[in-house]
Amino acid sequence: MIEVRYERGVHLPRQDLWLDPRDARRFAFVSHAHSDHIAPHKEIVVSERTARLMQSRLPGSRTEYILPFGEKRTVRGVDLMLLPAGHIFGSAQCFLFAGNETLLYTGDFKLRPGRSAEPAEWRKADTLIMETTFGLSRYRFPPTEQVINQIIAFCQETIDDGGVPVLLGYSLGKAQEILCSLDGAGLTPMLHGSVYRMTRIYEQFGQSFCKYLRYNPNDVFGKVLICPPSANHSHMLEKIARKRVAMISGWAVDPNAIYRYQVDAAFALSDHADYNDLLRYVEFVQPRRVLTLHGFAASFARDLRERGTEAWALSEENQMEFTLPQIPARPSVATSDAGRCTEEGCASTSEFLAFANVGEAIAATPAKLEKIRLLADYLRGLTREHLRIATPYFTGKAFAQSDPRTLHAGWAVIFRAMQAATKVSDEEFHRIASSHGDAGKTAFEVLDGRTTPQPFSISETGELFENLHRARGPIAKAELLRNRFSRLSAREGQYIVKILTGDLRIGLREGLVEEAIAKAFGVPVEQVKEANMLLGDIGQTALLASRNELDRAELSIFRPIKCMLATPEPTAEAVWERFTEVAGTDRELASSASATVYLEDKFDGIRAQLHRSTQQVEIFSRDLRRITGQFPEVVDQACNFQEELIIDGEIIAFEKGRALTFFDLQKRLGRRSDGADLFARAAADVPVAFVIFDLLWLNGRSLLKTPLHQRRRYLSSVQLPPHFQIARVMPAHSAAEIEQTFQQARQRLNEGLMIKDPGSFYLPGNRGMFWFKLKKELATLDVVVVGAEFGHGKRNNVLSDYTFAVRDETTGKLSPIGKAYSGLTDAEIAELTEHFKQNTIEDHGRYREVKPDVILEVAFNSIQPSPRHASGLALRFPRIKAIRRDKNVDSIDTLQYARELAAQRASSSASLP
DNA sequence: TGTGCCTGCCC
DNA sequence: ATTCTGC
DNA sequence: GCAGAATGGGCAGGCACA
Repeated sequence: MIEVRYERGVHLPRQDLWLDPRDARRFAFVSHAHSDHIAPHKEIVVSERTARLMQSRLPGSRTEYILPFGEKRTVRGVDLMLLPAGHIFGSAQCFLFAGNETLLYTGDFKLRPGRSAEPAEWRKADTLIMETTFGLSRYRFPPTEQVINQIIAFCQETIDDGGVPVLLGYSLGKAQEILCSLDGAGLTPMLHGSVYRMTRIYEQFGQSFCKYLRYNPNDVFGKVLICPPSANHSHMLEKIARKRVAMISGWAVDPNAIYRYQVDAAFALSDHADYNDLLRYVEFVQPRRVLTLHGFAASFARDLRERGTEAWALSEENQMEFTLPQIPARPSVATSDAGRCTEEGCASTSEFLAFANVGEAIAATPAKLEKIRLLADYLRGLTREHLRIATPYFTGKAFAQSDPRTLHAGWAVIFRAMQAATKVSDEEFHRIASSHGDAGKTAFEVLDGRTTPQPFSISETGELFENLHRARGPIAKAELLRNRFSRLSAREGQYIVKILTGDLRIGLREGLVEEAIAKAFGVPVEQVKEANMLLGDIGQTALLASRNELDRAELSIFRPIKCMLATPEPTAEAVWERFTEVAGTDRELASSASATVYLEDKFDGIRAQLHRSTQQVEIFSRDLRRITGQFPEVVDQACNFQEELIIDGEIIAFEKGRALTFFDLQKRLGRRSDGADLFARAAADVPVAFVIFDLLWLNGRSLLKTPLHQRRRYLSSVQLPPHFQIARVMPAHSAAEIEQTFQQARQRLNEGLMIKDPGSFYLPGNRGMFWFKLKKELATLDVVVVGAEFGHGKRNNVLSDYTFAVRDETTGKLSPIGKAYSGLTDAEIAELTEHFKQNTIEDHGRYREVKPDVILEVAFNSIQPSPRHASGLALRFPRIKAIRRDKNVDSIDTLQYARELAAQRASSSASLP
C-alpha cells in the first residue's frame, strides 16, 4: 500500500508530495482555494480555476503545475490526474498512480450537483483519502430543491414584512451557490464586497449569474444581502434595523444551529458531502483502504469498519469545527409511540415496518387476487425511489435479478448475527429454531422484545444489503447484521431474514408481483412481464410502469431473454396426447395424418444463450447470469460467426466427438471468471461444445414471433465455427416414433428427448404446452428408511425428509445412499410421520434415527461415486416412486447392485444423434 | 498449508 | 432438477 | 394449468481455523 502520513496535512513520503498541507511546503497539491487550504508553497499542483482564485487570495510567486481534469500527467516524477470534486468552483481531487497502486484524495467534495461547481467525478482506487466533515449519521441533508425553496420563502417573507433578508455563506463557493439558487425567484441579490470580488472571478471563467448588485448601504430595502458569516453582527449589518439573518450551512441540520450562530434561521445547503453521500462515495470508489480526514473522521471510519471496509482516521484532530452539545439518542419505538424523530427528512414511522406488515397481510390470505390487491395498494403508495428498491424484496431478492451482486449471508451468518444481537443462549436459540423450522419465524421470536427498535427506512434497507455485499467474510457480515438486528423490530428482522434467505414464503412470487405492478399502475400485465424479462429488474419495471413508460424496454441483443421451458411428461403416449388432444382447436398440425412434431435429443449440459455481434460476445445461463467468462474458447470461436445472432442451446462437455457427463462439465462451472490464467486452465481441462437448438435473433431482427420450423430453417443456414453444433431435428408422426427415437436417444446416452411443436413461437420464460421433455429414470432401487427429519415451512411439524440405505452384502449392514422427500403425498407423509415417531431409535432433535422397516422404491436419473453418504455412492434427482408395503428390510437392493449401476454408467459416454 | 464449513448456482 | 397442492 | 413451496446431489470459491 502507498505510504501515507499526516502532519498538518497529508504527506506521501515516497512521492514527497503534500496534499493540502496547512504549512508552506516544497511540493503540494492544493485542492481548492479556501483560505485554510492555501499556503505559500514553492511548487503546487492545481486546477486552472483554483490557481486563478489562489492568485487573487494569496499573491506572490510560485511554480504552478496546472492540470486539466481527467488527464494523467507526470509532475516531478509523480503520475497523477485531477478530477473535479464538486465542492466549489475549481475544486479538485487528486488521483495518484504508484506502480500498480492507485490513491484518490478527495480534498473537500460533494456529490450533489452544485450550480456553481463542476460535478464530482471518481475512479476506483486502492486507497481513498476522504474528507468526512459530516461523517455522522445525523448529517443527512434534505433534498437541495427543498432547501432552496425554504431559503427563497424565507427571503420573500422577510421582504414582505418590510425587512431585509441576510444570507450568510462563505464568500468563495457558498455565496455563489446561493446566488445561483436565487436565480429565477424574482429576488435581487446584493453582494458583500468580498463576495462580489470572488463572484467576478467566477464570471471571468464564463460562469453566469442572475442580475446582482454590489452592496450599497442606501439601497438595501427589497434586496437580498449575501455576506460571509464573519459579517454577522458587523457594523455593516448592525446598521440595518429590520433584518432577518439566515445561516446557510450543513451544520444547520443541528436543531440548535440558530442559537449557535445567533441567527434567525439556518438552512442546510452545504458544499460538503453528507453522511449518505460519504457512504455512497466509498461504494463508488471501492477502495481496499479508506483514510478519513476532518470532522467526524474517527467515527466515520468506525462506521465503515462496521460495514466491512478497512478504514482509519488519519488525524486525531478536533472532531469538529464547532463545539456541539451531545444530542441524546433517538427514542426507540419500544418506549415511545411511533419512533419520533428530530431529524429532517426522517419518516415518523418505520418504512420497512410498513413493508413487513404488507408481507404479513399477503401471507394471511390464500387468495391470489387478494394478495395482488394488497401488494398493488402498497406499491402505488411508494415513492419512485422506494418502488425501485423495495419491489425486488417481494420476490425474495435484495438486488435485481440481473444484478450479479450476492450477499453470502446464509443461515449460519444470520444465526450468528441474531445470537450476538440478542444474547440468546444456544439452547434457547435451538429450541426456538426447531419449534418453527422457518428462518423468518425463528427470527421473529428470537428478536421479539430483545431489541431496541428504531425506524428503518427503505433507503437504509438498500444500504444494508449493499454493505452486506461489500463486507468481506462471514464475521464481518454477521457483525453488520448484528448491528442492524439490534435496532430492528422483530417483524422487520423477520422480513430481513426472509429476504436474505431469498424466499419470502408468503405465497407470492415474481409472477404475482408482476400482476400487482400491472394492477397498481393500470398497465397490461403482459407488458409488465415483457419489460421485466427484458430488464431483468422488477424494481425498474415497476418504476417504468408507474411512469407509463414500459414501452421503453425493448428487446435487444446483449440483453438476455428468459428461456423457453419444457413441460415434463412420463411417456411418449402422454406427449403425443398433448399434441392430439387439442385437435380441432387452434393447433392446425394436430390430429391429421400429417401431424408432425420435432424431436431433439435432450443433452445433459447447461442451458446457455449466446449473443454475438461483430464487436462482442456474451453467454448467459438459464437464470440469465452472465457466464461469458467461464467459456473463453467458446467466446473466441463465436467471433467467427458470419451473422449477428442470439442462439439458444446447451453447453456440454465434449471430447473427441463424444459427449462427456454433466459431472465433467460441472468442474468448469462456478469458476472465477476474472482470473488471468482462466483461459489456460479452462482450455487445459474439460473441453466443451455448444449444441444449438434455437435461433432467437438474426442480423438485427427478433425471431421470437417466428415459428420454430422457420427459426430452424434460418439456423440451418448459419455457418458454424468449431465448438458449435446444431442439434439434429427428427420429425415424428406418432407416439411410436417418439418412443423409438427416445430409446435411440437413451442408447446414445443422452438424457432423453425434447418434443416441440414446429409451429410454436419462442415464448420466453414459458413452460407451456409447446415444448415437452421425456426423461426416464435410469433405474429404481428398493431402499429402507434409516433416518427421518422434520421439514421446513409448512412441513415443520412432519417428518418429511428421509435418509435411506441399501444393504452391504459383505457386512450385512445398512449403508446410507441418499435422501428424498419428493414423490409422497401429504397424506403419506403424515402417515409415515406417525410411524416414525413411534419407531424412533434415537432422537437427535430435528433428526431421528428410525427403525429400518419402511421400504421405499426410489427412482433416480444417475448414480455415481460420492463421499456424501456412507455407501460411497449418491443418486441424482432421487424421488420416491412408492412405499413398498409388500417388502421388508431383508428384500431391499444391495450396495453391490448399486455399484454395478454406477459402473455401467461410467464405462460409456454419450454421443450426438 | 491444508481442511472443513458455508454459500451460490448448476442440474 | 422433481413432485405435490391449492386456487 | 399455473404458481408456489419444499425437497435432492455436487461443484468452485472464499473464509476461518488448526
